[in-house]
Amino acid sequence: MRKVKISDIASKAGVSISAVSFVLNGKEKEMRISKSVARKIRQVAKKEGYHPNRAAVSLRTGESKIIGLIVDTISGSFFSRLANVIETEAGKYGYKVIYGSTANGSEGSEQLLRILSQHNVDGYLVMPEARIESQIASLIKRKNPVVLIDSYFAKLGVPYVMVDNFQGVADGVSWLYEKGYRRIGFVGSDLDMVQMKDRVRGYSDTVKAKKLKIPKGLICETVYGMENTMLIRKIADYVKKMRPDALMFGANYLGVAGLEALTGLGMSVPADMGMVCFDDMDIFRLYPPGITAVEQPIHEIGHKAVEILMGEMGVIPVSVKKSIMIKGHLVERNSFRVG
Amino acid sequence: MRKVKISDIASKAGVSISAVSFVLNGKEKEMRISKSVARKIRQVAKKEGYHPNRAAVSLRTGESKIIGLIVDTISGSFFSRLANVIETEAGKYGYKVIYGSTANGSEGSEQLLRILSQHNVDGYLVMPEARIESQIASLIKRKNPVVLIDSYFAKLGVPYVMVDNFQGVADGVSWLYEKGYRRIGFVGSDLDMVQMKDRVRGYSDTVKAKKLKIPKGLICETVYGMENTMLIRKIADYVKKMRPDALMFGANYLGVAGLEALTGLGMSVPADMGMVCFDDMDIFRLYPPGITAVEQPIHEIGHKAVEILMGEMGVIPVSVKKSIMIKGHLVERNSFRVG
DNA sequence: TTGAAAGCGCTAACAG
DNA sequence: CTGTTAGCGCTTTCAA
Repeated sequence: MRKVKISDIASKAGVSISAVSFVLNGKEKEMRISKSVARKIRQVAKKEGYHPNRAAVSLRTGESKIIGLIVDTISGSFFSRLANVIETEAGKYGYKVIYGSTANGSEGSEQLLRILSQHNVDGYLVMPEARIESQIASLIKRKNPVVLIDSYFAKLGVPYVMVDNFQGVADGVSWLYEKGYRRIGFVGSDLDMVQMKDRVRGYSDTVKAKKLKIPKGLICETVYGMENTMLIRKIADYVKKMRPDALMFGANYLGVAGLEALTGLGMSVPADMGMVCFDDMDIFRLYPPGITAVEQPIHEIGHKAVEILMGEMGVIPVSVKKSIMIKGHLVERNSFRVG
Repeated sequence: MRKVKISDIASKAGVSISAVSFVLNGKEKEMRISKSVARKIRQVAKKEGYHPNRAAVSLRTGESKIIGLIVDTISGSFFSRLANVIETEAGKYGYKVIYGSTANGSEGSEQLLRILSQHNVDGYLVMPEARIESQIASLIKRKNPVVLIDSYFAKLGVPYVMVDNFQGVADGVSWLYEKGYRRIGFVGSDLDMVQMKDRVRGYSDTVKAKKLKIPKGLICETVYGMENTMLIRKIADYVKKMRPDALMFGANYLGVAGLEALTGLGMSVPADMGMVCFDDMDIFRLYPPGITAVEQPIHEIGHKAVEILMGEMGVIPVSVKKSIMIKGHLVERNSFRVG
């Protein structure tokens, strides 16, 4: 069962190669090929099971029908769920996704970008946990379509899709306030990254708006990539020292670590501590009696990111809004002390 | 900054195209190209930032340096962590991975395979939650390198890497037995799939070996792909009806659903029920006071799968063992009643 | 030791 | 309306 190529179809159908190419690419209108010939070609192609060799098309046209997905690590829950919807959404446009992570032992971002470019990827979807602003800049300079997910680089004007980090955290903190907490702490990481900055702002602005006077140290700053046990210890130390009555966590893995830290301290949620986490996870739903979290609209993020990228790539008409901010949704559970 | 190609290097270095190609592919020995010319070529190539156009190479050689990863859904925890190590491992051999899922709204497995073949993927890594035995068979017939992960098709003799499902469950059940449980139930799914069959056997053989007389109904059979609420209800009904004193779960999502079912019933682990789950998850570690689970050696699985595939693809010498079974590891926690 | 040249399968400009 | 043909960038045979 050899691979059937365009010339096979042409000879089987008794027409020229170009006729086949035009018909199969839906360009019969422009080239005014007769209806009957077109039908015949299509029929033969289907019968023979013809499918274009992408390498040849790619070589000829410079398009690969592949988009590159660049993440820090795909094993996080948010990332992997998102990767899944991106794969589905891209598939709707006939694109496959090839992915690469910039973290853990993989090649660096430079190398990664190079490899993707060797594969002629048509566009890039980037979730820059890592700091690759300069690489993105060079991508843009070479007119490569790029869409950023969950982050943005103010200077570059790259299209992006992100959740409203500010609002999400603000909602969480307000919820804790309404439940009666007055010494609400915040656990964040790498405060120089945009997303995190917005989350911190969501916290401090809300705290200010509620006229809570919070000592500076109530913000616990952790380092992204920190070893898990260190992270847990750091949070535990912070809790012991600052004695917040409730905690707003800036990322799901922080919430998980927080839970472990509290367990280690012999404390539990909500008996000893109120809690809300930005970004939902299974465990927050299951951990008795359920921990309130800000759910990220994964599906919408993936959908929009692919849509905008397709616009950038010229696959669909480009929409007016090249960057969008999507609201998260507060999923209320029982991580608060009653009464 | 145009893309630099092989002819650019050739002219810049004052040699022929073929000389460049040979040197850059490390074939200078065979073609006996002089040391000095070779050095010059390499130097120019590096300076100009030359990287081969993969589409051209692929068209010429039929190799793409891409492997296809086929999963049911990449959003599950086991899958996504595995995808991550596969990406890293494949990268070590200079391969990228392109992936596709066969579930949720994506194209069917047939279509997926077709698209991957259009992209000239050099080999396939398949985690067949879905039933695609016949498609795999046709892949094999066309001499495509394939390695199965976490499953195998007895008839086809396709190389596979999998965890020892039988032993893993047996260990879990034995652990429960040692903790004093005598009416141990099993929750599995789709009992006709190989992995699950082995897990069921791990359960029933152990139960038999311990001389427990267990009524038939103590095995709770669920359907893969069942809606989550239905799943939870099914487990809850089963627990109410059969009154097991401990539960062995055959997959992590079943364990999670089980936890929810128990919560719904007002029961908790370990006060009202002993529990072990096949395949570990964050939540089992965090759920107070910790649920014993059989951990799958993700890293080793991914490593071996890629290694075997590379052997099949002729990238490395093929090893003797084309299929391997890896032992899981029982992570003991406190999901048992003391005393 | 090196270079010329044939194609891999496809698209699209151009000539009938 | 339809067919011919020139490449896309690369590998590799064959001749020099």
